[in-house]
Amino acid sequence: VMILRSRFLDARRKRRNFSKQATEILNEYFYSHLSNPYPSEEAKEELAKKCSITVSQVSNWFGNKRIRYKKNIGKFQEEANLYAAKTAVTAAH
Amino acid sequence: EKESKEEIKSDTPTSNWLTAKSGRKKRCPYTKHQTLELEKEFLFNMYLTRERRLEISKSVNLTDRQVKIWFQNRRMKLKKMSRENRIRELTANLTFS
DNA sequence: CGGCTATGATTTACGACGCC
DNA sequence: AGGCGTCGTAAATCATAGCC
Repeated sequence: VMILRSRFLDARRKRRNFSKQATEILNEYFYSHLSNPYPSEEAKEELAKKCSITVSQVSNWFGNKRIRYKKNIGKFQEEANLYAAKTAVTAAH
Repeated sequence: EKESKEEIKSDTPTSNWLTAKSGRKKRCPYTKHQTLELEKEFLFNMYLTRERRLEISKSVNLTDRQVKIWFQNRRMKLKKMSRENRIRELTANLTFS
């Protein structure tokens, strides 16, 4: 137990990339709100829960995403189309 | 039918939120010495009087506006740290007992 | 195994708004 | 009015995870 505990606590200090599905959820929100990608506090909490990350991490992710997206829209075009298509399918009932 | 509240207009691909804030001073990382002095003062007191702020700003060669803002940011950082520490304690106990 | 770059986090600097 | 408070953010920068 102590070993598990220390492993869990150590994991806090080493940055890990977010899981594939967490990134998926964040990107879905970002590209489906592209005209105003600023989630409310409540939306952030919901995203955090779905992604199993903290609200601060959700804020960091959106901050980084907004800046990096607008710095080079072209680079994200493919990704944008992909998520646009995905949410279109989802929206179809 | 469906809901058409949050529309993704094809007219403005991406408009206003990328409006760059112009005229802003470029971020300039502080030296180790500056940061150290500011941290020492913060340890002594989280809020500065105007006089103290003037002294500090002179000693670390920053404007008093920069010192004011540094303390504001530092307080926000502390707040964020305590918020996250509390959550960690609770989470750790529940998970492993 | 490096080197690089993508990615998450942290650091300056403000604008918007609040309260004396 | 005026100054300093918080809150949320932009943008630059830092640190390093992870991929070739």
